This record gives sequence, structure tokens and C-alpha cells, in this order.
Amino acid sequence: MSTAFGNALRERRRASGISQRRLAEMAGVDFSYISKLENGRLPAPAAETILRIALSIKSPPEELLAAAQKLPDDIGSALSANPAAVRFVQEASALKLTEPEWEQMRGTLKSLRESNQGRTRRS
Amino acid sequence: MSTAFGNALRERRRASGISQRRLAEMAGVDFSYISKLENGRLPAPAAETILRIALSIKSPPEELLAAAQKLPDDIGSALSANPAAVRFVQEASALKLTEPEWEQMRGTLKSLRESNQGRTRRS
DNA sequence: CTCAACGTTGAGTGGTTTGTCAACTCAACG
DNA sequence: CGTTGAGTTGACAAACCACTCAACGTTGAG
Repeated sequence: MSTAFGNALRERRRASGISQRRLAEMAGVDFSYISKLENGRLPAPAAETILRIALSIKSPPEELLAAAQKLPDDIGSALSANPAAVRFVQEASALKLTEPEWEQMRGTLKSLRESNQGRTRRS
Repeated sequence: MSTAFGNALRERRRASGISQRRLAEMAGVDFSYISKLENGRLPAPAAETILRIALSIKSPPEELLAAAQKLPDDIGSALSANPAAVRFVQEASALKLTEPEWEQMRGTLKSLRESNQGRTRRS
């Protein structure tokens, strides 16, 4: 009867001190929709809608997206076009990287690009 | 009139020396469906169906999935549950990593885990 | 009281996904 | 010729997704 997304949404909406109706108006959906989402009567909306909702309550979109088990659209298309990237993510999740480890990898990303200067790019 | 997925499918099916009808039967879909896929008359199937097809023609699923611009299901859920991972992929695709660079990152993955022994895991 | 803002609920809707079914064509074999 | 195996096509449809609409209950302020 309750969903991770619904709970997260209700919590963040309340934290922002805004009513369901007002949020609905800002996000461009019906207010009854918000109610049902919060109560887990309906599955989480499309990624795009989640984004509009998150913006309206000034919550970082990633958390709501994660609670909804949805991917930002750009990520989906970027990844699906790229087998090498998919393999990477596959291995990483097999290893069950922790959050700090992912952050560490983000760091590695930049140094990789720097240390490849002149090798892959020649300039 | 032709799609990347359709072409890839036809090629791999022929390589496996199997007819559309037989493949369809093995994969549990109608044979006319296979025909339309190969000719690009219909968009690529659901990831799950692509998987059954790939298994039937003994082709590695990743290639067909990539041609179809679909994500393996496990990846989708692993990623969407994990904001840190999403941030990583976001940055990586902003940098437009090349295929060899992704492979390089895969290497980094293992060394990261080794060099974290005893810090994050204590053992 | 009343009425205004908030929240909840059941029913329905329009579009997309993901296919099926039945009918056809074409080539080769006996 | 007739039949067998292969592929193609048009029409259609069930299931799902992402919502809306209309109606109703509740709570607190004036």
C-alpha cells in the first residue's frame, strides 16, 4: 500500500511546506495524481514528470528518481548505445561498489582523461 | 525501412543457419514477428524478448541489445537504485569516453577494490 | 454555520508497447 | 502440377502506462 517513491515524495513535499494541490499545479499534473502517488495507489510517474515534481519542491531529482527506480533519460540512451559502458557498469555492480567507491571512480575519470592527453587525442 | 536491430538480427540468425520460423518457435514469438523485425517494420522488442532471441541463435545478447538501444534489465535496476552510479555515468558520458577508455576504467575497477582492502572492508 | 483549502477515492481515457492471426507470395522439389 | 518450406504483409488487439475527472470526506478559521 505504500511505496518508496510515495514516501519519499510525501516527505520531501512536506519538508518544502507546499500542498499537494499547489505542487500538482506547478508540476503540471492533476492534484489527485499526487495524492495517489504519495499513498502508493499508483506506480511512480515517468522520469520526466518526476523531474518536474522534484524541481517544484526544490528537491534534488536524483533521490526521487532512485526511489522510483527510474533512470534519467539521457543516461538510458547514452548507455544503451554503448556496449563498453554497459560492460563496465555490469562489472561494477557485480562488485557492488559502495557510494564512496563510485565517487572515487568519478575522480579517476578526470585523471584518466588527463593522462591520455597526446595518446588518444594527439594535440 | 531498415533498422540497426533488424539488420543485426538477420545477420546473426543467418550466421546461425536457422529459419525465421524455427527461431520464432524457440524464442516463443510468432514467426511473422521475426520477419517484421528483420525488415524494420516493427520497432525492436522488449529487452526480455531480445534476450530469448539472442539465446536461440546463440549470439551474445549485448550486441542485439545495443543495436536495439535497450538496456539489460539488471543494469537498469542496479543503476537506478544508485544515485552515485548515475552521477558517474552522467559525467562519463558528458566526457564522451571512447571504447578503449571504458575498458581502461574496467581495469581501474579492480585495482580500486584491491587498494581499498582493509580500509572499507577491514579484513 | 459556512466555506475554503486540503486530501482521498473510483472510474475512465488516450496513447504506446508488444506482439498475434490470417492471408498472401515465391522458389524448389518430386 | 501440387505441396512443402521460407519469407512478407495488413489488420488488429491485449496489456500496460501515465494520467485526468468528478465526487466525496475532513479540518480549521472567521
